[in-house]
Amino acid sequence: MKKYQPEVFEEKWLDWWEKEEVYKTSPLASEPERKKQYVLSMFPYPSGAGLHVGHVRIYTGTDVLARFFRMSGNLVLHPMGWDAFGLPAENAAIKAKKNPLEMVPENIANFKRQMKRLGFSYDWDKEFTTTEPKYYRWTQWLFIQFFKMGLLYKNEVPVYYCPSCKTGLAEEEVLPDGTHERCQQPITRKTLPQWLFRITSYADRLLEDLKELDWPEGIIEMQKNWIGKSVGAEVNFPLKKIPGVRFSYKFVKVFTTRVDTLFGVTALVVAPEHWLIEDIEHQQVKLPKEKFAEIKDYVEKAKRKLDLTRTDLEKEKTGVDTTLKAIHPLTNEEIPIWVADYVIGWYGEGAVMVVPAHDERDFEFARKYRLPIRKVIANPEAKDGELSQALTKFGVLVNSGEFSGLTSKEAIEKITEKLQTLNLGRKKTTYKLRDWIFSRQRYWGEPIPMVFCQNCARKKITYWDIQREKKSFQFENEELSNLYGWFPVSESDLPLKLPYISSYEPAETGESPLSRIKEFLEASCPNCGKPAKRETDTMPNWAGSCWYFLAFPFWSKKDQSKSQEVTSKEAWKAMMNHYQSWLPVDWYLGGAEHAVLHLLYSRFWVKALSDLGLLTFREPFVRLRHVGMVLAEDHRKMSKSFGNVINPDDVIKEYGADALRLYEMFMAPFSSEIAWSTKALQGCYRFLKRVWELYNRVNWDQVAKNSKENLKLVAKLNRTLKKVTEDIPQIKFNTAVASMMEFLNEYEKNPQGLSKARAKKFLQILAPFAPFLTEEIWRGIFKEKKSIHLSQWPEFETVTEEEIEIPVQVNGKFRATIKIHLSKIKNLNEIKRESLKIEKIKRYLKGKEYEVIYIEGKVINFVHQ
RNA sequence: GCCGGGAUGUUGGAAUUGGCAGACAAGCAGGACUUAAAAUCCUGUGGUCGAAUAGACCGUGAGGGUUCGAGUCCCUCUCCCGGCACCA
Repeated sequence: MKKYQPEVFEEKWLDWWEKEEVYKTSPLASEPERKKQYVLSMFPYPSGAGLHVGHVRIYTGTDVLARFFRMSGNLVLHPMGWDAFGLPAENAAIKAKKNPLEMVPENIANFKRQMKRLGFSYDWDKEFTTTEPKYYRWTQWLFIQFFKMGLLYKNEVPVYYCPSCKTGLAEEEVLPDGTHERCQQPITRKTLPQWLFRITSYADRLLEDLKELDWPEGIIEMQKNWIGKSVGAEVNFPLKKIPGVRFSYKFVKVFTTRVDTLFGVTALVVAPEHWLIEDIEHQQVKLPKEKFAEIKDYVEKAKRKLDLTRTDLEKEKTGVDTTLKAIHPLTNEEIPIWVADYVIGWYGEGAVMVVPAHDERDFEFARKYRLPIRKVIANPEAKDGELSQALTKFGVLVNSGEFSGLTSKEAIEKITEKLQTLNLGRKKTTYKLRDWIFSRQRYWGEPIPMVFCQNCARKKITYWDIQREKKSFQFENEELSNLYGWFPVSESDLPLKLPYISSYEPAETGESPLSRIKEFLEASCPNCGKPAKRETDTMPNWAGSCWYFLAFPFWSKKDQSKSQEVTSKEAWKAMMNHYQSWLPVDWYLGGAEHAVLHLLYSRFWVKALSDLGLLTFREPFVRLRHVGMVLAEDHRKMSKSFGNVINPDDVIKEYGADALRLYEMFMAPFSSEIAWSTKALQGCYRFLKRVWELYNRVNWDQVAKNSKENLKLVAKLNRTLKKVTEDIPQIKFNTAVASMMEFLNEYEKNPQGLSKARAKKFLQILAPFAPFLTEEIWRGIFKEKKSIHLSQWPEFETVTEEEIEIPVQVNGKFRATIKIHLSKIKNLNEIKRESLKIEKIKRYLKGKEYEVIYIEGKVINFVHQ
């Protein structure tokens, strides 16, 4: 008999499948009666290291789904592409002293070779890389559409900067101790103009639409928290006038969710970034020398801290009294104003009211600096006298003037109303979500297709002054003035190609290296035609991954006309008219590390595109499922430095691709983190080997003549068919595999027990997991002409078994089972009689009175005192 | 601290969603084959008491509760993993 040697036949089938175009995407329009399934895994960044066994897990998961749906008569879109722009690629290239333009294709080639070898059923005609101009011309075009609708603006934003390397840095290049990871020198911040996306305008819809998604609970929760909606009130505290001083603003605004505690305010705290502090720094407000120095010193220190350091290492609250005062809007009392770095400039109004009696943090702060603590909420649990901790619960107001006696809930409404009539406050909603910085001062990204004209800027001309298009969003004054003279590159000039340059390390000024390329920099103004400068910032890694799932439906390497030759609204609409019915993505599988950013950004783009009339749906991913991480055998992360990395190539060489695939599906529930085990992999290999040997051993001509099948085995087969059919769309791959193993254990005991037709059914359900072995038997032994992967998924026959077993309990404890004919399942007397025939049960019930509880077909329970 | 997920034999895990806990796999032990080893096959394998494949009791992180019946539901607590973190 032939031995199971996967290396002998696996590669052969790869060629056949390619030649026969087994995994080609069917045109959707041709068969409107068939359901579509768009099956997608988060596409990889192709690093030099090649595929990780963790990649194999997720891609096998989508592959099993895709194969299952394909065999079940659905039209399947199952593509793969490469997310190759971004910092990791650039840094890897710097290290290897290569240009990423050369390095990326090498990495892709290796990834692709490994994926093909694993038998993933991608339609490779749909492959693209985010770094090809043919792709990123659309990324740039989308940027321009978003700009035109007013979704982008420019603002000064601090970036991390390494004074020693003279380069701008990404947050991930900064170590937790505030030093640069490459040179270990301390970093600072530098303020540079950046493009920002107005994602906050979509906060409510991003929150609201979470309801319609079939996503893991945890992810939905994390997105909610990230958006962080909170409803409360804005309160204006007028500044106490100082003769001869003009403050930049009349009020210190604070945001609070507990306006009911307003009468308990004993101080205000502003962030070091607050405008009031700037007033002090610019000496608009004269303070005594020592006080000025103290504040300046405190603020300087805070600014130098990273957000990380400021929050992580500063457990003890610190602050400085500015000696300035504000006026309480309702009591007219004077309230001291402090500065403290626990208040963050970008959340709320960058200032808070301190209510020590009813907020834990404020309580701590007040104790340290001996601020008065004033109780304004009565709480039945709290005794009178000095508070030992803050009372944060809702209650009834006391010491609150006309509002005393109201409940917190009523008071929040009444006090807000009162403030509103006084023009000193209003109802307000804030979000944790911030606008999204979309500029990178880096080489390896899509060039931002914008041009700046000094001449037009001087004349205060914006894009909307010269175009009829209306913007959908209102700009604040400063935001608009920052856009004077900025115009998008003409759409017909796209792609704006990233130039090949030999030295692409970040520039000394913190600017992008593109700023040094004269030919790139120089442009003419789309409005007045005078010399202008190109934007030299590039887009972040997210840009390509925010819409790649929209591109797969229309993408074709062979037929380039599908993705159109020009970038224009008409071209986009033409593509979408044809291919949009593939969208949205039906099954999106990926790691939990993308729970927030990638998934939120993609949702945002889709909503904006839908508002622009460029898409007809509002959510990109109908179903999201998690894949758990694969750890090394020692339960640590796989890492070269630990020497515990498993290379898929080695595994395939020794056990074959089928065994690796099967093991990755069997190892644990798909979403669980799991440690690699070569021993357990060998178990899967043995299983496949036994399948091979069984199908080779049986004399199929003989079986065909033998009309008597083993009914028990047939029933077992049908149970297995059912189990696998139901488990796959529930992403319960591990139990699907287990049930097939169970079946094989039975089948081996009686290899003549199934007809050829039934034996083939088992092969078919195994096919998504082990595509090579099953194809080899399907065509080799059963002489089928067409691939097993294009065969029809087997229906299971409902076999109602004649007899069922019912557990018998006494006082809820399992004691025995009885067998009962299915026709008698409703007959309690019969079941009781059968149960009482058992010696053991008789013994337990001897001389006792009892009741009987019978749950039809499930259990009978005798209950006595 | 907050949010989310989890804790089941020696190990990974299963349990029809409230009805026979430990499927399937790994490991281990014993046996067969072999000069021997590997591979393969067979048998056993939660714990305690028992000669027992007789039977009994205990057993799903800990404690309590609901129920005829709890790994599954409720309350309290412990520990582990992931995310966020002075969020007003």
